[in-house]
Amino acid sequence: MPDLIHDGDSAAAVSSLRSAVMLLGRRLKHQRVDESLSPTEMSVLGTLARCGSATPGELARKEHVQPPSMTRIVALLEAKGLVRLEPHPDDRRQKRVSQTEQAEAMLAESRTKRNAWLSRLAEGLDEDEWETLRAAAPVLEKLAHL
Amino acid sequence: MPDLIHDGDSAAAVSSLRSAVMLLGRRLKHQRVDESLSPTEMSVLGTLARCGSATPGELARKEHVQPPSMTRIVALLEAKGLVRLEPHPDDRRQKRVSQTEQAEAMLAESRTKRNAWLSRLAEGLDEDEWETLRAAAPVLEKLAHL
DNA sequence: GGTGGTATTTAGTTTGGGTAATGAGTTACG
DNA sequence: CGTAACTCATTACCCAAACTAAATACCACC
Repeated sequence: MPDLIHDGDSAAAVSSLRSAVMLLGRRLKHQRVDESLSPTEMSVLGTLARCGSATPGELARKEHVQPPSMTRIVALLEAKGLVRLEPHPDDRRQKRVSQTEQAEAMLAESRTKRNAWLSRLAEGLDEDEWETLRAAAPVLEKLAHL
Repeated sequence: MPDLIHDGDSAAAVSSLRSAVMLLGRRLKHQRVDESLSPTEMSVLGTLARCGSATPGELARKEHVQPPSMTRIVALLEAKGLVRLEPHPDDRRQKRVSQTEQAEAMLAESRTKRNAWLSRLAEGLDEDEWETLRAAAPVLEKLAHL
């Protein structure tokens, strides 16, 4: 690969990207759909929705969080009835985490509310800008998981 | 404005955007260029670099942080010699915050290091994907500040 | 069967933000 | 004028969500 990001424009883009991501993240933290669920808890539910089920360790790696943090998060989600823990079939060290029906319903509701919030925010963007952002969303997601 | 984000594709984009922003934010937190500077401190320096100087209150609004938090951040930056505090010419309640030459030098260095990190990450993207992201950066920034 | 490595958890700490209450300074209005 | 209401910054205290280090339980291989 050539020097993708070593020209001036791209250096500016990197700075811009970094500060925008941090700022938006801070603001999203306050825009919880369910007051009792932290952003990372939400993210874990989303991951489970995509992947079906996973072990705590796998979730920690996917969310780029340390294993002890994931233990706590999973415990909280279980206490709220959003997640089910079963023993791993092959390895008794591990556990299998999967989402409950309740979680699925909550995710659907939360999506609606998130859309409302971002929609209000997006009213400040014109059609082209939103289109740009929409195209970038999957790329950003890929980047975040690399 | 029409229903910009109420079709299916855009709903997916919103979800994608939200989780990507949160995840990337978490990862960026660990990729500090200067171990002793928090992400928000970096962000404040960036704002000052763009705006010249501002009062603590203005900075708090721009970073979407509460005033007491900004007081603490500014104090830390001053202790590190990255920021200068002067009395406000017209209003003795306020203060005027501006960055020092030292801060400017540090920002330049930090940009280099950030580029290196994001460059490694961006090796997993192809040219088109990076181009998409580069186009989206200013839009994302605008969105974050709305 | 012992030994080294892995998954999870427990315990304790750090960090980065928040809220409430205070003090100093300014503005508006009687 | 002068006082009441408001604003800016700060101080004091608190909380949430991550982290590291160490303990526990388990697997795998020699």
